[in-house]
Amino acid sequence: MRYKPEYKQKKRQELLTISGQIAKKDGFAATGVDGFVKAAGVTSGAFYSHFSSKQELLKALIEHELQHSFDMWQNNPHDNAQDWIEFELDRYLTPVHVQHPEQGCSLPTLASEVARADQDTKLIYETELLRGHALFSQHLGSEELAWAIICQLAGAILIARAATDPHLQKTILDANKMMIQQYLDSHPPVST
Amino acid sequence: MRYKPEYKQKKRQELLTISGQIAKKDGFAATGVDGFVKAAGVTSGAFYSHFSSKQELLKALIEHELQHSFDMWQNNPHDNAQDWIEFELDRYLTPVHVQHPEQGCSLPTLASEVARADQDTKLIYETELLRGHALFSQHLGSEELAWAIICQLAGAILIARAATDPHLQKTILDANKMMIQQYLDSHPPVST
DNA sequence: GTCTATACGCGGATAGAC
DNA sequence: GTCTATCCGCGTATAGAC
Repeated sequence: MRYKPEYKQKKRQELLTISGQIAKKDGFAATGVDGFVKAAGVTSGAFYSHFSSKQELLKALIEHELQHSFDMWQNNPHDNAQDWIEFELDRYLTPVHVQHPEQGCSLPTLASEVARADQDTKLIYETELLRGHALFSQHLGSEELAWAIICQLAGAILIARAATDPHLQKTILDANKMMIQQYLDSHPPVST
Repeated sequence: MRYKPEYKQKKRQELLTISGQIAKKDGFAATGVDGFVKAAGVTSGAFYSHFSSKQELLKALIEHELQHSFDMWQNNPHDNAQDWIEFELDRYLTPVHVQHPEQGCSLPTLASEVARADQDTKLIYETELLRGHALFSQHLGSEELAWAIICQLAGAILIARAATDPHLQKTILDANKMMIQQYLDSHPPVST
């Protein structure tokens, strides 16, 4: 055997990571299999030994990306509810996040592609999204507020990215941050 | 001349309307020119007499779609700020809107495509978005709040659409609506 | 397990008839 | 102004060598 047993698994992770960046930047549907594999330094033959189709890559991609987001949220160092959410707002609603989709959250970029995908893909998205929601709920003490903030964060990046003017992008980010902060000031969260 | 002078203009409007529905449902990049023109009952030859490229269609589409949204917001019958926004929330955050992207707002579906398009397209998006924002600002008495609510509305539809479970979709919509209403209760808008 | 080569259809866009 | 026919490149996916 010319390849070590763990090589394939390692290459799969590499494919997922790099494909994720490209899909978030250029769009999953708009990128060909060749675009994904060339960036990972392999060929289409290798691709189909990892994934039975391009569709299967999307499923794996969504799972991988959302798990990564979950890990980031979980690594938030703050315990206090106010500090916890403030940290997430500062991390998410930044010009860097607007300008570098390939390094950012998959929700603003890939949710619309998942919305057009098959049931299987949506189910994986749903499962991982619910894990993230549970984490937000736990810290915010409210399931409703958790959904609202998740949607607002993704929406802010989505809307800001389609604009060209960096000042306008910043205005949009700051407005969203301010609204959430004002809400939390008058409806203080009680983490559970 | 075998065609009446106003025929071309009428056909252009028809192309814009039908292409808009398809782009919102299946994605602009994912749909071929043939897909657009067949739905409008013409051929690719006719298409290129209206638009010099597929890119040009996207620009016209964004303008057309956002102008349509603007018209809807302007036709909101309420004067009072609270009633005005309540009407918009009820109209936007519905399961029907989640399940029928082809009839809905273009922001949740097309903003990610605009984000990947050229400067020209983004500028048109920006111009029309600012008109909508001005209208929201006028009614809400706050430019920041206007941005926050626009982003939250689009984000809620975006996130809900990628889920499969209709109950979960409804939960997400209701949570966003509730959060906005609670915000407005403690920070009453003063329309200008 | 991954490579090269290739099958085959659909992508955007153009030419010329009417 | 629109149609039919067509060019050509890129799309997904597969076959067979190594």
